[in-house]
Amino acid sequence: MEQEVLAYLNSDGTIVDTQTAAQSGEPETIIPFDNSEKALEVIRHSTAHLMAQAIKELYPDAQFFVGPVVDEGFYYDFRVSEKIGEEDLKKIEKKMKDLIKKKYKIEKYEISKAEALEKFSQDDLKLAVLSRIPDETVSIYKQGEFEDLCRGPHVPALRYLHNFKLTRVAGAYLGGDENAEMLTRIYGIAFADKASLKAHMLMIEEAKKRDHRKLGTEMELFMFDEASGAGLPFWMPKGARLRSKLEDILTSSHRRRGYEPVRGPEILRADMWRTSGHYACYGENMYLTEIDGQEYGIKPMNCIGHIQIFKQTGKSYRDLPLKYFEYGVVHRHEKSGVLHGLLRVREFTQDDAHIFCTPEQIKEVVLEVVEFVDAVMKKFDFDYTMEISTKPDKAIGDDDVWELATQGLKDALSDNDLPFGIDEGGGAFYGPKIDVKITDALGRKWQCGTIQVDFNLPERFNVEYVAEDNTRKQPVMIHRAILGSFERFIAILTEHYAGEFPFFIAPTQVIFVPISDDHVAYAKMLKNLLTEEGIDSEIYGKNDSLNKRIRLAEKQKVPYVAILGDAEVENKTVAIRDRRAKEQYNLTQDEFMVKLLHQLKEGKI
RNA sequence: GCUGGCAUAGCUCAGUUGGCUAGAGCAGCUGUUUUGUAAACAGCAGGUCGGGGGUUCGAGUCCCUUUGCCAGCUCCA
Repeated sequence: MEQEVLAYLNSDGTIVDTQTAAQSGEPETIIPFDNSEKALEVIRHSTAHLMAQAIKELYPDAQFFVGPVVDEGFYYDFRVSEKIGEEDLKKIEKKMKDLIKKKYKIEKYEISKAEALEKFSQDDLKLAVLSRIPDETVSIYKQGEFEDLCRGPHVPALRYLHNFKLTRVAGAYLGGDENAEMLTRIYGIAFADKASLKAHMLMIEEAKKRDHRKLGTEMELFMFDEASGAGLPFWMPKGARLRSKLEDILTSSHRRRGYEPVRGPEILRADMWRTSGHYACYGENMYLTEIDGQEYGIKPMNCIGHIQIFKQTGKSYRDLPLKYFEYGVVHRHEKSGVLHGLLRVREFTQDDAHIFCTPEQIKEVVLEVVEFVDAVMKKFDFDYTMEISTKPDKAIGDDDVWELATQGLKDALSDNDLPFGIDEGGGAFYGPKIDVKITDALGRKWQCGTIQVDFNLPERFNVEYVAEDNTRKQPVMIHRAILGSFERFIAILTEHYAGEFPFFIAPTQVIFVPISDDHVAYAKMLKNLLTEEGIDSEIYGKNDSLNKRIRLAEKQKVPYVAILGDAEVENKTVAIRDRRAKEQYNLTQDEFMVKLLHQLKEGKI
């Protein structure tokens, strides 16, 4: 069967649509009508136009801004006088289907920029688009009565656009500027065939099932309380069990790597935040209060506390690198609209550390932290990428110091063949950083760990150590977090494992189901044994049928359900339902304990 | 913060165009049953319909306001 030509591909990788090819000649490579990356790009772009056409028919006063293809489909930004809600999407979809039935071809013609300015003189949004185009000639695409300024590429005709779905409607600032007018944005997705669209929608449904907010409520891990305030998480017993296991594992791994635990106060005088630069550069995110007529700030970061502790006693070059760590509770005023389950909250705990070292030690220290990050990521089967962020607009310190610090980070990664991207202007106000971004099961990226090089705060706080030549020198500070925050990390863990946590952090690790009351005593004895070893278990001995209790136990997503009846009591064994292996088997009590203790040790990092 | 939407029992949801005492399943509690691998049976209890104000003879339902949540924008661990 001959493939349908959707568009063509130039040797330089650019897409040439059939309309353009008709004018300038056909490149050799064709893009067939399928779900390849290039084909989808064209299909989705044209679907965005089709949507615009439908919107224009339904809302004649609509004016359109831009309608690009993005990772998750496409969108179009536009202005209308009417309010558009989710239920209107159906109406627009229907109109789009109607338009396809009219069998419009998509035609292209070119006009000069001057003609375009004249043509769209009544449309300030299109004029805004035009102002961003440097070319002297612009192209117009036309389907039926609908015309749009566009550089393409597009499919040849509307009949290629059957398989789409409008997914959501939202506001979006014109040009992404927070201070600009807000337009209406509608997102959609499109594929070459129906099955792929269906599969995509199914994938979205699956993703919703592992949403940590849903699982967190179902599994009673954490909660939020409307009356208590937005963005302030409460850890329920099961969530707190999980979290404390994670904390314990991580505490050991820090101690093993030579970190010293410290702890600073939750609140410090505002003058400290003025000295550090937080007041000027981070003040919008800080909670301030007054005590006895003096201004105080609740800490949004832990660095100041650690600096004071460092300064309290004299330090020698022999002490460096010196690593202080703290599970630091921080408060940050996040805008109300960005709060999102445990992924964005206003109070959270960082697995924070500050490493004081000499400039010469930067590279080795950074590498050691990178190794630490890698060990933790591997333990939880996470894929991750690294990104170096450079000096932001709001920053303290001289450019050459920034350059030095940034180069230090780059060298550390480059010299060890560790790949990284660059985020220009994304650094912290006191120094550049390496961000560690976890790719979750759904391909989304989350910033978690971070490694920041800071020459500025040591200078501002006059931090010193005595060097080998008996002079006083200023150390460099490396700010770093591995998980980032327990809140965000646990949210990602929950979604990554769909609630089925590995044994060494599972909130409940074993559920015992005694078959009848006669077996409860044996269950209690085993539970005590496990408690002694720091393993959490529960006994499902309620007055329910055996089948029901097994069902309830299984729904808890625990690693092991152990059934105990006459045979088990008599032979000192347990009948296991193993969640990970998805099988059932019998073990002696001793084998059971050995197996669990072994799996507990798997948590060592 | 902005745009649009949502808010009914611990959880998931019903509740006609405003009209009797707001319903169901699961979870909870009580009892009967004592179970061998994913829902035994019966009963009980549970709600200021997010909060406040208003319109109306009458509001879960309409209006205003406020809090929280959801989707995105902008920002970030």
